[in-house]
Amino acid sequence: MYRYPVTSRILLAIDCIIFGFDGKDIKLLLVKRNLEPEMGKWSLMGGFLREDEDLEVGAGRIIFYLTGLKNIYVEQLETFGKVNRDPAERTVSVVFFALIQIDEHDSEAVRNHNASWISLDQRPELIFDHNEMVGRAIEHLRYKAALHPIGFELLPELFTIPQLQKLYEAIYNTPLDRRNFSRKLLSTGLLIDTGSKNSNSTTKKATLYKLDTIRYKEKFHAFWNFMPDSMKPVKI
Amino acid sequence: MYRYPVTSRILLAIDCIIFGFDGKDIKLLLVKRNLEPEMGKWSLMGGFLREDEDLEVGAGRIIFYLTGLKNIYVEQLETFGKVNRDPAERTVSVVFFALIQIDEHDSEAVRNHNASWISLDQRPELIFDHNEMVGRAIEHLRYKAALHPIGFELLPELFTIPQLQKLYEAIYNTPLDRRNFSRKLLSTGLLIDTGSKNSNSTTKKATLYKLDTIRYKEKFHAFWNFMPDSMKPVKI
DNA sequence: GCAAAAGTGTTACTTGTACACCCATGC
DNA sequence: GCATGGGTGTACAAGTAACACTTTTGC
Repeated sequence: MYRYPVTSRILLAIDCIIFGFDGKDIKLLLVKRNLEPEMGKWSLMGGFLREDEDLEVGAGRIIFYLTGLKNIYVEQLETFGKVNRDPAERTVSVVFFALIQIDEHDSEAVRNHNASWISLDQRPELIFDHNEMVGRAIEHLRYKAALHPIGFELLPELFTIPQLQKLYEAIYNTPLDRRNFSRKLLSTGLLIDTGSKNSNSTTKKATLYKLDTIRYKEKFHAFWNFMPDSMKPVKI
Repeated sequence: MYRYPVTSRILLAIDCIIFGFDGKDIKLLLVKRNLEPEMGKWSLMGGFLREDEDLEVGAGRIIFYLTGLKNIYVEQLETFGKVNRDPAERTVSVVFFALIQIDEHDSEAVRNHNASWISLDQRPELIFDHNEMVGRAIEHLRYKAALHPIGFELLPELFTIPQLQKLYEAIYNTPLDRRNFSRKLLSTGLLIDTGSKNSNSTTKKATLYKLDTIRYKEKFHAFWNFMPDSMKPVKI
């Protein structure tokens, strides 16, 4: 078979930014790196692309390996390829962005990989250009969550409106008006009232909703505007 | 120096989607491929990433080579990496998205590369997954132009409001109301009235504006909403 | 003077924002 | 019975959408 007459072939990495939400803070799944260079330092979970796998398959493999989860929300974020981004050798990294329901992950797998869930505002310095990757991912989360109903991916199947509000408040780091939030949300027609109530509350129990998955697909691209003006992304 | 113990290193390509606007239609700069496989077929302009260059530098090099232009609007779009996307050998392609002022390109360079400006609705079948890349780029153009003032990148330095309107009508393939368009546009405060008039018109001459580049940078992320509801992106 | 395109203003409607009171629950 | 959080309605402001007439120009 024909092969291109080009000498330089490059190592292709995949790094995954995995967001979760614990009901209070947005968290990031970070690992202590187990290979040289920079062994022992904090980094994103990553790996090398295999010869026989598509990019998304590689990302799925890495996420499954770390969390035990399949069929979660994953999208490609951006590819980082500065010449010296990795001191060992030229490596180009395709970064993926994943949202998971934090209580469904396999905590043993996470522990075995030296990984931890860390709040965004407490995240340590990361290796290479991983800090930049995380910055872009947070920006993307804010941007996307303002326009599309992706917040649900971070919550359990049954959730309450106050839970969802806390999620958006965490994403934009700003308080939102309860009444307006609730009204706007219900007006999307994406929520189904399950009739039951949240039992683990010490005060008035909130109504549990689930996502109307059919309408969800139809309305995925209907633009929202939950993003407060002051929080609109600032950098390209 | 340490080198990762991984055997497979992969060929990294860069493909560029270059949009222009001729006052009537959105056009794409396409080339007749001059290497095997698929020599002679239409494709995006591309090349291979060099060992000593960053991704954006590579994209800039390729665009400059084809158009003679530097300092244009370029952003990374997405990376395509299906295992068999290139029949010659495994190649992962980072796709860039560029907007240029069509009358400023070096038409001799374009001719020398067997390239042509082709209207979106007349574009031929492209090789590999390039059709998919173009689809994503059109979607991205619509998405982005609805939220950020990127349309200016496709127009000459001095432009009229009717010109800009025709551009948006071409992007969304839908008519817009002149009065509302003009009012909304002027209310952004991004336009400076140059005082002069468009001379090459056979009827009433329109006012020439230029972009307020300082406010442009400040307001780049102020969200617009020029996108008509019916035109909101439909696929992920 | 007429055809073709540019410029401009008002009104109705829709959507967003601000804000306060009552209800359910556990202690 | 009280503190905590959940649920709801209304009035005002802002933004969007619809629509018609006048002006400039080249022929």
